[in-house]
Amino acid sequence: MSTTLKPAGETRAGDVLARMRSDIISCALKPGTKLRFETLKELYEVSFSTLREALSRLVAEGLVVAEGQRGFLVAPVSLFDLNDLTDVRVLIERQCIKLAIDCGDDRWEADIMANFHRMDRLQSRLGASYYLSDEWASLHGAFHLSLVAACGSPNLLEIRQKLFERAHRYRRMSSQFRPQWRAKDVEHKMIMDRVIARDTATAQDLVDRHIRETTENVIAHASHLFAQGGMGDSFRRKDPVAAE
Amino acid sequence: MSTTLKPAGETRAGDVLARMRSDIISCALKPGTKLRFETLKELYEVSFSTLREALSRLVAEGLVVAEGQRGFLVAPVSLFDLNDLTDVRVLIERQCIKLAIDCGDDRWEADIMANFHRMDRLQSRLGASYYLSDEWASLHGAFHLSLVAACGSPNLLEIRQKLFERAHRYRRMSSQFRPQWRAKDVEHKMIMDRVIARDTATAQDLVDRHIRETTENVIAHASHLFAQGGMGDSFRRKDPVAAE
DNA sequence: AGGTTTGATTATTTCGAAAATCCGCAGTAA
DNA sequence: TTACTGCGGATTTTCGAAATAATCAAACCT
Repeated sequence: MSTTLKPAGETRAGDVLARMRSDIISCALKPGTKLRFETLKELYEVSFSTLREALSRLVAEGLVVAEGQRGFLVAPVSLFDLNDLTDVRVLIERQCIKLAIDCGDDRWEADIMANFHRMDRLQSRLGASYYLSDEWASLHGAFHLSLVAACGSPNLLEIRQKLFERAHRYRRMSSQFRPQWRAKDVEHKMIMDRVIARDTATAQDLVDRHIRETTENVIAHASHLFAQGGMGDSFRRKDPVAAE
Repeated sequence: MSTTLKPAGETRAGDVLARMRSDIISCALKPGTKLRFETLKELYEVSFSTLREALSRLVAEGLVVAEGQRGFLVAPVSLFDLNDLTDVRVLIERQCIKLAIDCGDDRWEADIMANFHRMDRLQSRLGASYYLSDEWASLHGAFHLSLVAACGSPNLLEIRQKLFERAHRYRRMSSQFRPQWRAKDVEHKMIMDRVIARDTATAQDLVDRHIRETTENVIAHASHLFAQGGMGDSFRRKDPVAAE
């Protein structure tokens, strides 16, 4: 579940929000699950109103959906959504990379290397199953964020972050079935190198491939868990690649 | 069919949310204003919890900001935010246009023309001050949406819609000072023509210019209302144009 | 006087009960 | 059988009071 740290200055609602988000992303709360208030009240030890506030915010983040006057649901997963999400992520991430390379300074470069190192060290320490660790996921997120943190666009970064978290839920779904993932650490190092070398085009292409290959991996190993309903699973855009 | 299957079942919170959003976008609630619960409770005739839920959702939409345990604020406006918003909108809108042109069918084309006609007729009826009308703003929004509705990406459309609404607030700020706007109706017609002719590159460039010129107009006539604080107003990205 | 603590006041956040709504099911009629 | 209607229990949504935190100013110490 989630850690119940209560650092002073954090509202109760904010704390519940963070814990629920974490539980949804980690699939402790499974996609499509009906979220009953009585259950949640017991699980998170808060009252109706506080829950409702947290749920409302999660709706806006796309991790929960509101069903009219019939309560809330953990946002379902689907092949269509995963493909769409991936395409949008690629568009956003390419732009972030470009801007960061244009605007980044020395401190930005140092930050990237520091974050890579942290992630890399933990990876070695944990061995083959690093990808199951919440801590590694956190460092992995921090590394990818550090690559684009200097892009200078708060709006782009906020959109990116929300998409990243939703994608993380899909990654998580496949990791439980795939004891040995492909060697992403090599990819991460290559991306870092090209970004710091200010080689925009190559860095963009590497990140693009990094994202798409992960998606393909998820589809290969976890798509049997996806919802069948809604817009057809087999639908695929003609040209899913971002314009440029 | 799948038109609007939302007959009567609207929650109170949803209603308040819509009204507050409208009031913020129309600047009836001015940017930077402290939102006191007692005031809002009286204004919208609902209780604490319901207000809190609406406010939480607006925070996620970027129209309201939460200040720790010190309540809520109407999101401030700034030159920096306007420029950033504009750049992100251009990136998203170009992609939407491209995808819509790739995927759109006959019904999509007909929809665009119907929406243009509605907007155009109201414009004629209202005369020179059409841009002050909420109804025109609504039809204008519907027209722009219809241009990209066929893009096939729910995620992209949702992001686009939120950005559009935030930008509308800025447009609104300048319209009160500018009795005679430039002839946007001509631009709209040109955009529609190029989109329906499936001339992707030209359509993208026209929409790009449409957005950026509006922003420049706002800056020219309303930037004196913007907040001074935060990141410097004069900051401008080196190359604000989307990559491609 | 300058700066800090204390205490009263105001505003926000949380709670749990009360009202409104939905869902399933039985009963009735066509 | 099929469709419609009305009840009973379960669930969600709303409310306003109570708890908690921030603000401000007067009193206090140095």
